[in-house]
Amino acid sequence: MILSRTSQYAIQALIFIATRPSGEPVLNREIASYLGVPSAYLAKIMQSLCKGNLLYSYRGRLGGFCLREGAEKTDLMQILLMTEGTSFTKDCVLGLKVCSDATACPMHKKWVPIKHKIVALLNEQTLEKLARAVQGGKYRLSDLPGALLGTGRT
Amino acid sequence: MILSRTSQYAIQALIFIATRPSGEPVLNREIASYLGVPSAYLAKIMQSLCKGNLLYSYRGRLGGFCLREGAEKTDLMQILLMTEGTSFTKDCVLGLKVCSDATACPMHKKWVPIKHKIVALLNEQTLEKLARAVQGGKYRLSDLPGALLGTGRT
DNA sequence: TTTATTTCGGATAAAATTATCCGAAACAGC
DNA sequence: GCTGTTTCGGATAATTTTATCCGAAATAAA
Repeated sequence: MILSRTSQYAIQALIFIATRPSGEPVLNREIASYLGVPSAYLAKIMQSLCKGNLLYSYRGRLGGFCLREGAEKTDLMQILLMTEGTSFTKDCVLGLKVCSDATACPMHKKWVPIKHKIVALLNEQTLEKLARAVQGGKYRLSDLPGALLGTGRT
Repeated sequence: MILSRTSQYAIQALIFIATRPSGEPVLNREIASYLGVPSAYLAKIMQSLCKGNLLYSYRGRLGGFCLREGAEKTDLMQILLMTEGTSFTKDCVLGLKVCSDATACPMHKKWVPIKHKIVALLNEQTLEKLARAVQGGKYRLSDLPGALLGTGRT
């Protein structure tokens, strides 16, 4: 519902990186194994996040990915803009090619306020905020406790 | 965003049928051309709506599709249950396999109320209601005025 | 310089979604 | 019974999304 797998992976990965000490590159492999997502696919997504100027990437030993300076302030809406484009907010719920206040589908009027609520929420959720929620221990990024493998802990 | 094409087509078609005199079968071909959607694909969707007991179908001359008795009271949530299954309401926004009040992703708490609003909206929008909104002339189902071709009007 | 590691970039493959095709069955009217 | 029309059901194809593979470039350390 709502978000493509690509978007979900991107958001998860970014939050994960934001929970780590800033400046220390995180390996794609580590992110993928922690989140339980396919690493080769995630690698592609990471590349596009680099091109979107959210991440720095470093090759070779001690390589990996870091948040760019200020990227902790990035909100989910900005991320989705990279992964889903603008259709996310623009498209009609019922799929009409044209649907605006002037020429509206029968759901339009009721849908718009909800859409605005969604966008507002996405706008206020920054990586920083989400990362802290995870660090606080009340919320989690990975499903199974088994996902802690790869972090060096048992 | 949100709805698959299949769901969108299903909803559009059902609303369209609901705007027509009940009891008079509507041709798949007519629905498809009015809505501007691929008719062979729509035909498949219509079949599944028949199996979901929302429609009657009649073959041969004077054939077509009719709403089943009482089907005007069907709401969008019920339709989505057929076209998308239960994942629509159950799945985690961020894609975690497990995400509940007990073990939640960092978006969970903020997302739940919005999800409830969406579900509530879908629950209260019946085919009857939506069809009347279209009949009232304030809202529309097809994009282009050109879609009026096939209705016998110019 | 060599080695091990990691991202990069392009090609390819698998899976899911969307879309098309066609023969058969059902049915109304003649 | 015959004809034309329409849905049914199964197979197939095209497209999009998701996922994998691999050689090359970059880089740190030995």
